[in-house]
Amino acid sequence: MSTRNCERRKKRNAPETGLVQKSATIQDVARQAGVSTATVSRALSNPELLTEATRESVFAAIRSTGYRVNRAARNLRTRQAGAVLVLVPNLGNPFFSQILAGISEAIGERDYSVLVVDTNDHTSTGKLLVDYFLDSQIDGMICLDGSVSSHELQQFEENGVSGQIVFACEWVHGSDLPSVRSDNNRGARLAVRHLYELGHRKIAHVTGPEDNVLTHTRREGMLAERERLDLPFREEWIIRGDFSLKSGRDAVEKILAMDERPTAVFCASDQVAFGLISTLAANGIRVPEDISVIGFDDIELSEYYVPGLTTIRQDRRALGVQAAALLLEGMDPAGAVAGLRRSPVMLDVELVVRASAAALGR
Amino acid sequence: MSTRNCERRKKRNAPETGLVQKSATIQDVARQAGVSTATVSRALSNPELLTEATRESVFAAIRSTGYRVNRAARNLRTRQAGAVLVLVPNLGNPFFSQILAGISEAIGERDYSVLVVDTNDHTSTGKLLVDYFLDSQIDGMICLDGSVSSHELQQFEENGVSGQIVFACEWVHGSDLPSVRSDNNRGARLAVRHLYELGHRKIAHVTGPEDNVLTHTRREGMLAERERLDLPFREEWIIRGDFSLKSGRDAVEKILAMDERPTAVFCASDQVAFGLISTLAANGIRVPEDISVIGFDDIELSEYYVPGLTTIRQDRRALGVQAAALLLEGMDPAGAVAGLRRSPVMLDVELVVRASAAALGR
DNA sequence: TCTCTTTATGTAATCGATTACATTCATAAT
DNA sequence: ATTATGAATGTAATCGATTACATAAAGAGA
Repeated sequence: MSTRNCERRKKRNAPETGLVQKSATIQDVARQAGVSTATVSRALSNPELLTEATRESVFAAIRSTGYRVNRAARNLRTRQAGAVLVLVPNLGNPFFSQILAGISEAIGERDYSVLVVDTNDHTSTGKLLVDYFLDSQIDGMICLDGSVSSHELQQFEENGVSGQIVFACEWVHGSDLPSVRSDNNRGARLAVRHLYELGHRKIAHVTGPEDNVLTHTRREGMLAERERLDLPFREEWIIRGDFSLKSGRDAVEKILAMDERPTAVFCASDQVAFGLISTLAANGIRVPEDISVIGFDDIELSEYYVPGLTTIRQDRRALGVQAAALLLEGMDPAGAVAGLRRSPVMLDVELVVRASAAALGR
Repeated sequence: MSTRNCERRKKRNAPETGLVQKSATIQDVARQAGVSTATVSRALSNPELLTEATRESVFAAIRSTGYRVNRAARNLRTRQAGAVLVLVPNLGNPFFSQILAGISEAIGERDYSVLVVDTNDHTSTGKLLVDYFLDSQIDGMICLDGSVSSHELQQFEENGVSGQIVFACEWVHGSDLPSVRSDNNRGARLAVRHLYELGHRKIAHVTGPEDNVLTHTRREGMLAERERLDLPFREEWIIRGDFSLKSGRDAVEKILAMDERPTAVFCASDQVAFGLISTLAANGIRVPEDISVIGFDDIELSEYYVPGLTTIRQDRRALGVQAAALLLEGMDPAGAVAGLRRSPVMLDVELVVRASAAALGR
C-alpha cells in the first residue's frame, strides 16, 4: 500500500493517520490554530490571558497535532532543569526507599523529575555534588546523607545553590541548611525509658557509625535518659556499630565477652537489632527471655521479625514529603527567605511495643 | 569591602575572582581561546580533530572560565534527553533497590541520569509511560514491573520507542521486548527438590499475585518438579499470595485450617516467608521443627532472620547491570538490531541453604 | 610552479520553546 | 469626537550548544 512509510524512523505522534513523522512543535500548533507561537505558549502557561475562543482553538490544535512541549527547549529558555536529585546513602537499605517514595510523590506532582544517586556510586565518579547544579542537570537536591564533606558544602555556598538544598533524615552538624528530621533524641529516651520500666538497669547500646549525626543524637538521648534515671554505666556497654545487619552480628561477640553482661540492648537501627538477635539466637541466647532488644526506625519487617521487634517508629514517608515541600518552597519564587533556613523541621517519633523487649527476670 | 557583590544572585563559577556572575558559555570559552565555538565543541566531542596546540588552548580557556556544557542546550540540539527512567513496582521493597543500584552504576558511567518512578505514583498521575518519551524527558527505560498494560506496550510500538525499553526481573508475557531475568523456573525446581531431599512430600506453595509472570513461572517450575518427583498434590496447598509480608501472614490461617497439613512451604518471595514464619511462631508452630519454609530472592535480611532463611538467590545487582547494558546497546548507535530482542538474557539462580528448612520428622 | 588532496578551523543555521516589547482594537473617560 | 486605558495578540530576540558546509592552509604530485 504505502511504501513511503519509512522516510524517517523518527518519533511519531498520534494524528489522524498513522504516518511516521517528527513530533509536532509549537510552530505547527500555531499554524494549525492560526495564531502566533506566543499565543500557544500562553495557552499553556497563562491560559487566563487568552480569549475563550482562541484558547479553545489552540487546545484543539494541540489535540489534533498531538503536540507536546519539548522539555529541552523549555529548560534552555527558562534556565531550569526540571529535575531534583535525591542523594541516598544506600539504596539497598529499605529504610531509605520509603523516604524516597514520599519524595517522589510530592515532587512528582509539581512536574519535576526525580534523579536518584547512591552516595557510593557518586563518590566513585569523582564528580562533586555541586556539579549537578553547575551542569544544569538539577534545580534542587534532597540529601539523605549527612556525611557530606564541608568542602562540598562550601561549594554549594560559593555557587549560590545552598537555597536549593534540603537535608532529610540526616543532616550536617553545624550547617544551617534546611532539614527535616525525626526527633532522634526523644526516640532514644523513649527506648531507654521503656527498658527501664520493664525493670532493666544494665542497658547496652549499639551505635551507628562514628561520623554520623544520628549516631550522636541517639547516643546523647540515651545517655541523658540513662543519667536521669540514674542507671549504672560501663564504657563497654557502648558498642560501636554502623547501622548494618553485620554490625549487629559483630556486637554479639563483644557482649558475650563482657564481665558484666547487659540485660537489654538498645540498637541504633532495626537492621542492627536483626543482626544482633539472629546472632544471639545462633549462640543459644533467646530474645527477649535472656536479653531484651529494642531497635530504631520501625521498618516494615520489624513487625514480622521473630520476635516482633520493639522499636522507635519514624514516619519515613512524612520525612520525604516534608523535605520535598521544603525544597519546592526554596526553589519556587524568589522566596528563598532565610526564615526557614534556621530551624529544622522536627518530626515526632513513637515507641512501638512488640515482643523483643520484655520484663526483666520473669 | 565590595558592595557590588550582589548585582545578580545567579550562578557563579570559579574564575580567579570570587565575583558573582552568570556561568560561562561556549562563546566565552571561544573568545577566551581565540577560536570559534565550533572548535570548542570539537575539543569536547572530537578532540582528535584538533591540533594539539588549539586543543590545549581551548582546554586552558575552559579551565580558566570554569565552563560547563549546558545540558539543556545540548539536549535540544541533539534531540536527546540524557536520562533513563526506571520503573519500580515498589520502591519500599528492598528487593528492588538492589537492582536499582546495579542500574545506576552501569548507566551513570555513561553520563546518563537515572529517573526513578514508582508504579503506584505513576498510575495515580494518569500519565502514560510513553509520555516520558514523548515529552523528551528520557531516552530509554528499564522496567522492573511486568504488569504493564498491553495498551501501554502498543503505545511504545506506535511511537517507535520500543527499542529503547528493557525489562528486568519481570517481563511481559508474550511480548518480545528485550529482558533480563533470573531462571525462575529452575529456582522453583531447586526449592522443591531440596525439600524433597529433606524428606518432605507434602509441600505447599504460596504464590505471587495472579497477574504476575513470576508467579506463573515459579508455580510452573514447582509443579513440574513436583510431578517429576511424583509428589502428592492437593489444590489447597497452592495458596494465593502477592509477594508481601502480609500475604505470608494470611497464608498461615489457611494452612492451619487444612485437613492435610503440609510439612513444608515454598514461598514465592522472602518477604512472604518472613510473614509466614513470624505468624506461625505467633501460633506456636516452630520453623523448621514443625514445618519447613523456603523463600525466593535471598534479600540481605534472609541471612539474619531467625531462623536463617533457606532460599533461592537471585543476583539482583547483576540483573540491574545487565539490563542497563542491554538498554545502552539499544540506545547507542542505530544498533537497534533485532538480534537481541528475541532472546531474554537468563541469569542463573542458586539454592542457599540455611536453617528454615530441615529434615522431616526428626 | 600549479593543481589536487587533506587537514584544521570558521560561519551560520538550527534545535523548540519563552517573553520583552510592539501593535491592534475595543471601551471608557473627557 | 478625541484621547487614554487596558486587553489580546503578534514580532522577533533569545537561551547555548551542535554541525553541515565553506574556507584556508599545508603538503603531495605533476
